[in-house]
Amino acid sequence: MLPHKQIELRLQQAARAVLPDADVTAVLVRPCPDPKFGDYQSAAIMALAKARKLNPRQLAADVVARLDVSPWCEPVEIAGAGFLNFRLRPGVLGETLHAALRGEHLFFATTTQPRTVVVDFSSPNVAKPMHVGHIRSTILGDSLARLFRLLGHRVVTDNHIGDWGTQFGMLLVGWKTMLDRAALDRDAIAELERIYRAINAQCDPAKPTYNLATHEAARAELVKLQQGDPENLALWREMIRLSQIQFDAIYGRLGVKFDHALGESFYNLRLPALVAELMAQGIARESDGAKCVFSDGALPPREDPFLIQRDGEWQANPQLIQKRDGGYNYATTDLATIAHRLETWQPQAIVYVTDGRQQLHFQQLFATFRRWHPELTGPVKLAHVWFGSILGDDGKPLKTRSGENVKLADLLDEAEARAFTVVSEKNAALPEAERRAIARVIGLGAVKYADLLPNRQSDYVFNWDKILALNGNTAPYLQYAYARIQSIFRKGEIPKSALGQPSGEIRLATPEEIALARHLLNFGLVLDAAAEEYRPNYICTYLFELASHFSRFFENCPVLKAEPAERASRLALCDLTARVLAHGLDVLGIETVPNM
RNA sequence: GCGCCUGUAGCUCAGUUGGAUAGAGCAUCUGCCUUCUAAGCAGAGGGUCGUGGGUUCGAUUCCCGCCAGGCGCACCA
Repeated sequence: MLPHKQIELRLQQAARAVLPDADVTAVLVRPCPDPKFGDYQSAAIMALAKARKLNPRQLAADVVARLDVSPWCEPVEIAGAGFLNFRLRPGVLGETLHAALRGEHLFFATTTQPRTVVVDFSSPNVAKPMHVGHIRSTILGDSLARLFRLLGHRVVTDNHIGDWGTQFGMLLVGWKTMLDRAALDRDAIAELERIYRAINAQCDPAKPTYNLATHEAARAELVKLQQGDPENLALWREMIRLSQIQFDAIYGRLGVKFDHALGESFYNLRLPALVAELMAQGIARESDGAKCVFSDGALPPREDPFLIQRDGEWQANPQLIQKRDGGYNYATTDLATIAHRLETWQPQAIVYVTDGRQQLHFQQLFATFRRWHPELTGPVKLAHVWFGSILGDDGKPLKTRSGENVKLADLLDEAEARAFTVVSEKNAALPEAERRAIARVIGLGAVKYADLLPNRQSDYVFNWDKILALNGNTAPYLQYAYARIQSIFRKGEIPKSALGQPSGEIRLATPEEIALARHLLNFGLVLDAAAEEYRPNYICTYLFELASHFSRFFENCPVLKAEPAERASRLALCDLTARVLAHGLDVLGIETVPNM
């Protein structure tokens, strides 16, 4: 067990000994913000004292009196208003690194309570190009899935593709009246997008291009499709097939894999019974011809997602599950989707990665489902992991259905092209094929990292230079640190087999070595925090700091020219840093290269 | 109108149970490649954490008011 976990465990035991009824799960040990205070600290005693109106320093003294962490730490210091400062004994750091080198851990522990987690992300629409609006869900969702897997959970990824709905009425009209076959053969998605836009413009009563006849035709084609008309079904399947080719290409480039891709249409057959059940149970009722879920009054109005305040009064804010015309909408499909996932995979959590504008929808969705199936949802955590809007340089949101969006494929092309320019400048001697291969990893890494680095709830300002930057706090900086380590191993002709079998103890002498080693130990803390809050940006920050520590070490501590014992220790530090960098980047879906 | 979110350095943003001197990247300026990859390192300047109160030993963090901006509020998803 890692030193900070040992300390935390002992501290919790000591706190419980002093305050038997205290909830000690919040008694945590953190790395010190400043090394001068020590290696780890806890501010938890002050919080406990606060809650009980005790003197924090006295409580700290009482806890410390019951605390024995002598195998790992120097005597514990009580500082300030009641901080506990822990300083690792000489040798503990080196011993911990040694254990990692032997393969006992990589500074993190897999969970003792594995859970099944369904991760729902990406969810592109059929017949539309994937664009920047899909990047966050795809990259964030993939990263979370990788993170849960690394920590030992069973993960089921499911791509809830938009393959059903009113847009197909318009697409069918477009296909039948204005399809350009040659254009379809050249670029199917572009042609589908063209006909969709053209027809859509005629179906929006707010637009001057509105055409009542086209609008009615679209409605009629949709009804035919929903009723199983063979021709429309065949065309619909063809559109899905053409779209899937595009999805596969993008996901292939991004290295994103799904265990399942059960689109909206997969749930069609369940919907009538679902609505009937909700009606029969009194959860839903008819309103203005539509069927809706209303508040059951179980929650206070402020917390009730089915109520809204208008003009000082609480009014109904229902969730629609069947339209007046008999059609279903995404609330209905999403309810069926939860039911299917619970039946099929028995997960302990379902995580939805979508933008923040859907918060109300998910609040209603989860609330409705819990009313529908209270027996199923007790142990299941339904989580909406939302992220901010994508903004243009003008600060306004990029609209999905108007104006030109940056296509994801073009973005990835541009990223690789820019990276190729830089790789060629830095390393002109390499054969072009190798430079291309490196540029692919660097370019895609830069895009993913730029997307994962900000707090997900911040709005995302789309800016080519920022997303494709290769300097500063970017993936290339981390990949560069990794490549420099591999370069040391190459220059020193250190075989891989020699790295895993350390001889002698690990000695840490210089400030740069110690800082690097200390930081390595925090990997698991960061992984746990990122998983707990669904925030891979914690991992980005950690890895950037790790690479920074390594860069300082690299500048100040020669490895290959060091004396034998020192050289062995430094090689070990290099090896462990490389392993943590590679693992951390892999969680972010970012590859490494041995040379760049 | 109601709800959610945002406001931190010139710009873009971090900031882990409230905690110790508020951080990073970019940009600007100054140094460092005959030594393991300079996509780097060292250093400098740059802040009323939107604003006014409150709680606290202690508030960027929690609570309330206000200002500014974004998003959402039943037959799109």
